[in-house]
Amino acid sequence: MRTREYGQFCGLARAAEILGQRWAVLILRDLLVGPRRYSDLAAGLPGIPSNVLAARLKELEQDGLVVRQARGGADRSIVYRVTDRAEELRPALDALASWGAAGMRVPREGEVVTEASLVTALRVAAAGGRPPGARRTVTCVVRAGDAVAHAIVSGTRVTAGPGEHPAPDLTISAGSGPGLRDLLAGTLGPEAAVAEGVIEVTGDRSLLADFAATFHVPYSASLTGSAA
Amino acid sequence: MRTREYGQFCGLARAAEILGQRWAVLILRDLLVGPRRYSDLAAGLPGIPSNVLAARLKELEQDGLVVRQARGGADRSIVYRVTDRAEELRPALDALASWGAAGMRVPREGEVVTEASLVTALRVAAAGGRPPGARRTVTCVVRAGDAVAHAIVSGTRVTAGPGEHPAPDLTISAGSGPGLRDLLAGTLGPEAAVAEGVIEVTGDRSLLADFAATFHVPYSASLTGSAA
DNA sequence: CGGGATCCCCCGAGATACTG
DNA sequence: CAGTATCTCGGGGGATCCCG
Repeated sequence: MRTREYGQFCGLARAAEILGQRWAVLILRDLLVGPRRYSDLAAGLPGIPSNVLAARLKELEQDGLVVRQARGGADRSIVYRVTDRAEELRPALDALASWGAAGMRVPREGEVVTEASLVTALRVAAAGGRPPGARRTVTCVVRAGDAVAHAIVSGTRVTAGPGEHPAPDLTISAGSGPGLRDLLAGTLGPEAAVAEGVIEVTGDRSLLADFAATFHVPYSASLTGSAA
Repeated sequence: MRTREYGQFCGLARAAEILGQRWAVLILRDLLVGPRRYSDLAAGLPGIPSNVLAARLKELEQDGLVVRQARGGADRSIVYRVTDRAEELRPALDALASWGAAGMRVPREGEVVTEASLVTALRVAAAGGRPPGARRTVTCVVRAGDAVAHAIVSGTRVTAGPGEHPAPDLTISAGSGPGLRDLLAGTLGPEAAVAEGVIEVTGDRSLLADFAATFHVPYSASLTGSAA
């Protein structure tokens, strides 16, 4: 069999043939946040070799998950965009992200938080928290490490996006450490997190408790000390 | 960064570091059906190099997803078993399997159906079909290629397991082709499937329509001809 | 015979440089 | 900006061997 194939007529094997390629899921994660140029992807995936990025994009295009299209107008750059078929993958990737996050307590040496990972984390966390029932729309900006993302809580809907929001009601700034992760897990209460200085809050502080209730990613119940 | 790591403090990246390893998800798929010996795994994963299987099992054990334990008594062989942490992965793998199956119409040259893949397919298909409401327990044996699996429909619950069932109410035999896949997708009706000879049915034939309604894995709506 | 370990080959990932 | 070209090297693929 060709080395990336498994020789089994099995949905999971077919998925693994595509997503098991190195960097493939992270490329899709980034593109599921929104269309990106080649250099945007390279910047959002620190450490990816350029030839690997080029090869993966070509493969994902052949697999029908990504399309490349020239942007019209004066800007002649090329953007990569996910297809509907890749959109169908979002629930599965979110489930994977949720599982992985449940086994993740502390960043390893040198690990960073990227913009796309933060957006994905917020989206997954919104699915794991108590459904909001805000009377008015609340916007929130979250910073972790160098990454910035925002969330918009409107009624019962939560959307997460990259970058700043022009007029956030609440801004949460966490360092590169596990502060935000502990907050989302609920092992560190909102007040304690602020008191210990692991997160910094500006804006309407009274919204912080709501935030911690709306966004939730628990730690795995079956975690021993070894599986950091 | 070590070559299997991604250097990102991100749940999806952590998951990809484990599941992106070659053969890892198929090993877990097989073990999620039930405990297996080394040689059982090797037999159920045609083409896996022995060194890779040994290395993966060691890694999965270190990652806390697999435990190896000696079977007591006269049988001194070793069985591999999934941990609770790996059980938590089941929904995500099922979502991946469902997505992969949606893009899978026809077996490629030389592709086989294994027992574990058939069991997994039935479990995923049960989640995608109409919830059953059988008054009595119905058991069904399904054969595809060389693989045999069975399903037990009891009230609103469906369980899938490997191998035969002592007294099935219904037995469906499909060849190595896409016959069973088309039946599950609904593109081939039960009567047509029998009439065209792509599946063979023994037992209570009147249960076949119920089977096709209870087990369902649709084709992706966004599929073009290229993405077989 | 089950459960691996070892060896060799080679593909593909990683890193960097370079070009249309 | 958006990739190719080139090189090195670790890890996978395949076969064989070994040990209890």
